[in-house]
Amino acid sequence: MRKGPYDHQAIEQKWQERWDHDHLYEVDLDHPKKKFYNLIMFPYPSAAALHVGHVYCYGGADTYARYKRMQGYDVFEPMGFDAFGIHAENYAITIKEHPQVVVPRNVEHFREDQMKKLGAMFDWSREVNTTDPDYYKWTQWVFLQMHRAGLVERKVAAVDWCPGCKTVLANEQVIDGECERCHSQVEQKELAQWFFKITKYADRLLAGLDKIDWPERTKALQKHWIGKKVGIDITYKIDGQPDKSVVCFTTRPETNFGATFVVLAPEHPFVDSLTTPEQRAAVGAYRELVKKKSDMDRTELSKEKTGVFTGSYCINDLNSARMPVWVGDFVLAHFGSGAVVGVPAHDIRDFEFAQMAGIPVIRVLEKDGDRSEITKGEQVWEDAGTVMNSGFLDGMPWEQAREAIMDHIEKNGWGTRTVSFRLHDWCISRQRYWGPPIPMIHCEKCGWVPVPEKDLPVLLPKIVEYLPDGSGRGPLARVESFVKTECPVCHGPAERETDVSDTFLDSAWYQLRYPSTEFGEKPFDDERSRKWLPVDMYIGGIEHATMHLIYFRFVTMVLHDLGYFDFDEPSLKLRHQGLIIKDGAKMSKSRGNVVNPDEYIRKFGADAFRTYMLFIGPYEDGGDFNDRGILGASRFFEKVWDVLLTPSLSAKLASEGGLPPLAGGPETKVSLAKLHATVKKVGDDLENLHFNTAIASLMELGNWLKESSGYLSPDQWKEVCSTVPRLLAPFAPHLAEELWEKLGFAYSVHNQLFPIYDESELVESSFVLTVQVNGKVRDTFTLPLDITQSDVEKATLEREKVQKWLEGKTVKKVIYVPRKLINIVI
RNA sequence: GCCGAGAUGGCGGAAUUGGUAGACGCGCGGGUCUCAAAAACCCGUUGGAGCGAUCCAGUGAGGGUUCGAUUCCCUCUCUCGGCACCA
Repeated sequence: MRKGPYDHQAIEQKWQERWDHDHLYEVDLDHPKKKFYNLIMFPYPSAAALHVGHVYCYGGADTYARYKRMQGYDVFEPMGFDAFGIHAENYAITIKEHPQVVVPRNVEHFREDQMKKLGAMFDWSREVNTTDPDYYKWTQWVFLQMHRAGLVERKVAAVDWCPGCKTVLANEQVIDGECERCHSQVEQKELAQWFFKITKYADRLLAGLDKIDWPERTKALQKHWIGKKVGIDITYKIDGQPDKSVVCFTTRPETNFGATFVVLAPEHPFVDSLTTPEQRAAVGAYRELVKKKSDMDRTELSKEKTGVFTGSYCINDLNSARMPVWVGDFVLAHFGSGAVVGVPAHDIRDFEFAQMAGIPVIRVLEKDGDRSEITKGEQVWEDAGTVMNSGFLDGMPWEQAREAIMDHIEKNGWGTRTVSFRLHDWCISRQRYWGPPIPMIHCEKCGWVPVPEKDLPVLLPKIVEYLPDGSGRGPLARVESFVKTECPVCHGPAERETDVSDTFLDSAWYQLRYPSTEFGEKPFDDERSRKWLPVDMYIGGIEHATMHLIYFRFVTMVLHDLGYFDFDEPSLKLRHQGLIIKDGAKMSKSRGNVVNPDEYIRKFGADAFRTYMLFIGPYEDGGDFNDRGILGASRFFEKVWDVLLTPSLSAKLASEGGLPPLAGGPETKVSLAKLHATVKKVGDDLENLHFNTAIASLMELGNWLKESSGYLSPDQWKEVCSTVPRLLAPFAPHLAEELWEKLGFAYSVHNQLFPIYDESELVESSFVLTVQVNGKVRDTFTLPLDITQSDVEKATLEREKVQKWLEGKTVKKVIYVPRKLINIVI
């Protein structure tokens, strides 16, 4: 057998073609014995090429999937393209081409020139592309299901408007007051939009977190994002106008005897009716000012409290206190009831507002016996205490008082216990071109009517002028042939909705489509979904924690509730790859430090590149990309190649008698404990995505093999030759396949089971004892395994190095950890 | 401000239930080969002292528990991520 040089280019091309030809990675979806659905977040073609972050994500996910396959699972690892959306469209605009041209070209490049070169187990026969009418037909169908479930609402609301992208954004797409895509300052705009009532699922989204194996920090992000607050809505009647009242949501009703004012959000619907004629001008001016504020640079906005008195007062039924009603922009219209009752003694914001407005401060909680007047912001503490100055609540600990007063308020009909969420409804309208048209039709007579399912898809027309014009309506509004249609109900003339849906809707259900791509007449086949869903492992970036990963769960829950399947969480297990940075900074086009993997893959091979990336650090932490390190992986593979394929050793494999031990070699047989320990370590690490330590132990095995291979018996050598390629297979699929073939085993290594280790082989015949004196290491020496404790102590005390330390001292105590350590305390 | 994660050689990072800190790799130093260089291979590589055996110090800082602490507890500093006037 000729070894030949390790020519990664030839090897990788050879096996990629072979695997493709043999459909090696296409599983039988109808007859899985042990299914494993390994889902990887699909890319969006918003740049000319994939970068190393993608390779990192896919490399790790694929290595894990390959391990699962070698455990006997039928692993389904599909891939696709999230090709609709603002990100892809903005890219097309930047390079001054049409998305209809750019997107297919990028997808082709991603798939053919980049992803297929990675040597991943992607099943390309089930590729999904969200811009394909056969796909977005069903995205529109999902919209109709939402409508059917009563979760679609059209409302005119102040929404986040990006002047750069000339469209509305979801709350999740606004980062620090900027558009997450183009970083323009987001403005407030009053527009009629389509919303999904995700807030109705807030409790479900929270509760579901307890039953899925997702990272705790991801769950914490979602919990915080959903922001459940339990409290009470208290109604305060307006003084002198018994028919009018204001509802304030509070989580701290036990402090309500200390309430001295009420503040409405500037957008609160009652502002006009509560403003007295004398205050009208001031309130009007203030509201104008607030409107402009959102257009101003956010960083210049001071957190100083501002506000204007409406002239009205309301009554606190608890103590008949007369409280001025103000308008202030620190109160948010979309949280709670859009109005706040101010207790300045026990809330820092209320305190600041009271100081600004000259409103009195009444202390109602004592802390550690302190009942003094509150005169400074630092004294406003919001944690536990005992109630004072509050009538029947006096002397109660705050927890008890909270329940008592809520009972009291409810009994008297002054309020109702309630729950508020930070989560907003999901605004899915986009005034853009590159997305699935929202399947709604407006008829003068019938109002808004959904497009009948049989008429799907509502095709996105191919138009040349696709740029948004900022009119508040999308580019489709300019296409008369698209807009003009017939009402599905009365068949009179009607107009189509011209907005397209948010990209996050495209990706909120894609996991359902992959196993059913060949079914043109339905979004997913019941039998296939039953066999393959939910997803067993989902891998992707944590940046989607409060966006895609919430919508993904929400849409699954709704379809479940409509009876389409019996699971209500899309993915049982989720893990995130860490962020790959370059020179300590996040990779970005603007920094110019984006690393394209193609060059490295050509030079070092996909095997070495994948392995290097996974070796950088813990997979879930990511790390700094440093191209010098690739050499390490490359040298490792060269070494393995040489050791396993050295002709003399191969000859040894063939000759039954084997070669005599090399000169100077030990008489006794070399133990394969290292091999078995590596099998155990690599398997355990792969299961936990600890790729870096798995690779380190493989490298150790390589070093050991290089030193010891000359001492192995033919049987041991056979075991090594059949084990090592299988250990390498998840990390370096091409190299492993080539070694497997060259060593004379039958195709394919990727149909083999992962090696099994023998517990008894792990045990060496001797162990190294660490000797400590007063906890400091002073000596180490080797002892036989079956030695008794008293013999260990005796042997230890005889050691010269130990005696030196014990000289003239009394041994107080001896601690022995079997087969590990002995500590002599003097 | 609140929530979450973290801090270990020149660098990336290892270290089962507390039990030899620095595995593995990069880089660096020395050597072999070469007319020479690169590559490859071999040896060394936490800091300090010593020719050396060896000794001392050492896992962000300070304290504590323990025979023994990177690991557990308390206090503090800094870094990163998320949220941010959310009542």
